[in-house]
Amino acid sequence: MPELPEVETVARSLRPRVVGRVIERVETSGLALRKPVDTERLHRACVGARVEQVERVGKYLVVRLHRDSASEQDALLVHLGMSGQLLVVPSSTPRPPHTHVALGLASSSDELRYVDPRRFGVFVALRAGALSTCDELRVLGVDPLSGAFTADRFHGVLRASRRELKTLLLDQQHVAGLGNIYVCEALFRARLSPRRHAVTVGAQRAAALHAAIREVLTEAIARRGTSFSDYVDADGNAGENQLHLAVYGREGQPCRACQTPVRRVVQGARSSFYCPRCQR
DNA sequence: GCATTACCCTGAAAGC
DNA sequence: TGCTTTCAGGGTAATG
Repeated sequence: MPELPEVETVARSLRPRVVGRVIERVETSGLALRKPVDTERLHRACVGARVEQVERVGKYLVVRLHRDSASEQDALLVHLGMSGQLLVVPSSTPRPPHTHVALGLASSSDELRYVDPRRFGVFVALRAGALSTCDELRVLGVDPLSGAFTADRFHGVLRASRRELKTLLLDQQHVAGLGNIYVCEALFRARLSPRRHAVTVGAQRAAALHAAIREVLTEAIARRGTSFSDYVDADGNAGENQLHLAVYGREGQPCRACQTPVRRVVQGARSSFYCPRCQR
């Protein structure tokens, strides 16, 4: 389940493989993802365009395209959903099932593939100038690894909400990029219960949570993400952060700090894992 | 504003 | 063993 560290790892592994390359061919499965894949629009945006940059915005990837003859440039907006993969592989490699988009890269035999069994992802082309106002990106909150994500600002977000910490932090409109795994891990590190109401968190604990969020994300990126089932980077390599999780997916197992069994509760139809003794 | 629920989808795991 | 059911989850929309 790709969250910020996984998407960042995909972006980093993608750059050396695709930046500067020209797209010469587009093929699609015809199946809809979270949004319909507009084959004709993709074709117009991609064929003949050069990949200029790969960026991450929250859990989204933005692939900026460049065409010398164009007055307005295009971009690809990609969300990996639950099970999406972006892979650069030789075109001769058999395409796995659920390959929804394949972009053939010129001057090599490689292609960039978007594979997504559960089809919760997004793969659309749009004008680069429309990125900041498109439905997906305009609602996103601050990136937790950016300089704009300060402890003060974060405390302000918490103070302004009566929601439970877990559901608030999963809401991309406040902090963009956190998902189930890293919210659970950050809350454990800050010793805060996922059920704690945000407004009740004082400045000191807010600062601790702010630091914990940045730490768990930074460490996970260094470990190239958390691979439970589907996630791999653009080279097909799994991450290893799953070996270092403190609470996520560890229901019933002893807390690494106090040995109390890790508890699972459901909040907003998502599992929360926490230590009932360490986290208050 | 917020919580809850349903939906999209498939594969893995559990249950029988 | 093999079939059926349940569950997982990111984002969105509808409802209360």
